[in-house]
Amino acid sequence: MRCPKDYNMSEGALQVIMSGGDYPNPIMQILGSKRINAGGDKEKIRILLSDGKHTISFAMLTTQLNDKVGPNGVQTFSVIKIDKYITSIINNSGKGDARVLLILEMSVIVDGTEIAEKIGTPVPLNEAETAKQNGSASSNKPSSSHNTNGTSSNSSLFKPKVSSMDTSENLAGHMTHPISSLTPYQNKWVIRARVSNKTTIKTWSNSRGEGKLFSFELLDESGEIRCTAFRDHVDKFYDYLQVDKVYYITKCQLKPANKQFNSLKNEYEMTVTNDTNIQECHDAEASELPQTQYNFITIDKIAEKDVNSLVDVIGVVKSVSELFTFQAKTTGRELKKKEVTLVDQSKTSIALTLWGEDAETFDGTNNPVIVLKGAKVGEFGGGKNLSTLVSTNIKINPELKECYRIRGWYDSEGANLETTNLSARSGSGNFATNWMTFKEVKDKNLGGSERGDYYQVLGTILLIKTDNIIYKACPTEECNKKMVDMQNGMYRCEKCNREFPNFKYRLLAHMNVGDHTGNQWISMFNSEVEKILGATAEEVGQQIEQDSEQLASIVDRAHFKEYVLKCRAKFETYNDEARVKTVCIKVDPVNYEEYNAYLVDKIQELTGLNFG
DNA sequence: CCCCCCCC
Repeated sequence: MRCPKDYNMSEGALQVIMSGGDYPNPIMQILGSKRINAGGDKEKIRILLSDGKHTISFAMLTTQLNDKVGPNGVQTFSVIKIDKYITSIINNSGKGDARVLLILEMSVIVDGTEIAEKIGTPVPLNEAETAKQNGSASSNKPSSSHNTNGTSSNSSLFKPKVSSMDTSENLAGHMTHPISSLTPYQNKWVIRARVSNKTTIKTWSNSRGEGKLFSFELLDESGEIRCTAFRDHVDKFYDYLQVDKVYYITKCQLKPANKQFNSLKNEYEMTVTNDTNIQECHDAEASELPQTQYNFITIDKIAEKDVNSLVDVIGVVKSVSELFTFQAKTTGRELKKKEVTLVDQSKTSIALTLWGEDAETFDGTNNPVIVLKGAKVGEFGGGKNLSTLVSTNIKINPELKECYRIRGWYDSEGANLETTNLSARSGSGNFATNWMTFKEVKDKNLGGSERGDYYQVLGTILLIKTDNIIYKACPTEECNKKMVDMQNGMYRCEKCNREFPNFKYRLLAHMNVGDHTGNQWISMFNSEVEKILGATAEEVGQQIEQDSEQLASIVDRAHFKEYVLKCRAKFETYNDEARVKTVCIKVDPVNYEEYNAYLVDKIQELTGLNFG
């Protein structure tokens, strides 16, 4: 027979733990597991656990560890080390209080398939004995790092329960439950939790009525949960609850979490009720409760995330836009936003949009680190971006090791590295556009629609204007605005309301393009002008700084070349006169195979003959 | 009981 000592099992540990004591990193054997439906869409796993001397059947795994046990996870008879646990007293549906062991972290020492039998001859830990020792454990205060519950060495814990809780009852010293043990089926609980996030107060009005609400997020060693307060409860608790403070909370209503709007690791969320009691916790151990838990992903990984998913991201602010104010198209409401570019060690950058008050108050000077929990992934023009929601937890330069790490990276090298911009509009002009001739564009009166009309034309560049083809632009990433030369070595960007000693060259060309039916004046922006000139804006800028006469010959290289130009035509009113303005949004070399196919179609259409 | 989260 296999002996507990051969496996270094912690004989007697269960007796200590189940009496409210502390036994660090005990080694135990799993004798069985059973999935039990705790409501919601997730099951809980109850396991039969042995320390070699005793067994208990009321050990549970946190739902995060579910995958670790069972047919494809940790096998029955495995010897495990319990790296982190807590115990909790639950009301066992009228049969009196029972203590359960909740395993938070574990590692496998020997796989069950190698052992394939029960080690030693453990006997069930006597429940009555345990209950008796619960009372006597009061003089033996367990370490709070292993027990959020039972720490209060207060024998009043074991007094009979009062049937209803008076809201003025002092919750301090009351036995507490881990957040991860909360279910809608058991409403006698007190949690001790840190408020990790709090939304602003929101009012709503719809067919079902109107009101106001705010929500907050609660965190303890076992997990996290979202809680929402409506109407009167907003007045009662909004100011009282402060982010990062710790509270005793009881009597909220639990319900399955709506995962579309809640990214917390909990299958439930809860609502403040008339019976809810919240009291600040001043215990010294409260400081040991964890701070906000993040599941950071690096910026490059956002590329693979679905639009509308929620992510935790940490990044250094590379640049910030001005504050934009505009009307929402659907609601007509006035919106304020600020666009921030974030970078991280994956050498990838992404645009982050801050809204409303967050946008107004954000100060991007000195490249602060932004830490986001629950930011929304968006998409625009083929690139990904991030946007904050009212529920997003935003922290600027928090005292966090990841924050110091990324700060160090940015200051030592990150600031000077080339980065890939995940928000780049790769899709600009990548959509299908109809072939047109300039005569068709004129005959069809293109340009009348709100968003403009798009077409592509096979055109030859006839004349590029050299005046104002290059300018000194604001060095801020998204700005690109032409700056005013202060004539003192500084340049001023009116849009950003800032002066810079540096600038970046940008190209903006006006040119006449012709096809066999006519010609059209168009404008073309930086990236596309670089393509037709075969030189970057920086190179062109450098060359004309040497010799401004060179501009004519640089531009001349592009003349009389044929391209496929994707254009947008839109009517604009200038000096009370409506005229069509055309912008070439993409220029590509001619794909003759494709163009010929179009011509064949066109000939068939004109002649009624079929060449197929 | 919200759950809209906006724009280019």
